[in-house]
Amino acid sequence: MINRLSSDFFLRDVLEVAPDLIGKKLVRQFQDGRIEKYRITETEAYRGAEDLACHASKGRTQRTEVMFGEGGTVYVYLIYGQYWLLNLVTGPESDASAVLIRGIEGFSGPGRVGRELQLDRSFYGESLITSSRIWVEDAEPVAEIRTSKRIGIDYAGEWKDKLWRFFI
DNA sequence: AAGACGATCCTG
DNA sequence: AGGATCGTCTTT
Repeated sequence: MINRLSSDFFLRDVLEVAPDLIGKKLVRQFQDGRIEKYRITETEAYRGAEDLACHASKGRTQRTEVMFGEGGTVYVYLIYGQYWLLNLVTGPESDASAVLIRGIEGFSGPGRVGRELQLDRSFYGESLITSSRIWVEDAEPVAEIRTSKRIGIDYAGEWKDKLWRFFI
């Protein structure tokens, strides 16, 4: 039975969505029609324009635009010239928050996730609600979710110490 | 038009 | 510890 998460799931505070995504199935249909379902094992919350670790804190630009829109879409960006990182936009319009998918079962690290899923710039703004190539399906909740500080954002002042990384 | 740098990963 | 590699944003 198909149980794709609907927009209600994403239209909540990123601090609720990020831990709730742990254990859910990230589904990808590749160009050859092959469908793979990956259990999400690690996420990070980036919470709006005030969060100095969130790209949206740099303002509304062509790059960050999608985060300012309604939740339920994909925000991808290229880092270090090589890795497409996958983020799921959350919250209502103008709440510029998103969840970074840092790990899926068998693939640890956001760069590896993007490589496995064969992401590219064409995924920018893709709807998780209607897309036929990427979406999220419900799954059994995970009993124990661990937290820690977010990775690689030491520049973010007081925001760097928030325990907004969630993992199994 | 040019320069700095990043929510990373791999190699040595 | 350092290099790869390029889009985005800032500064000229």
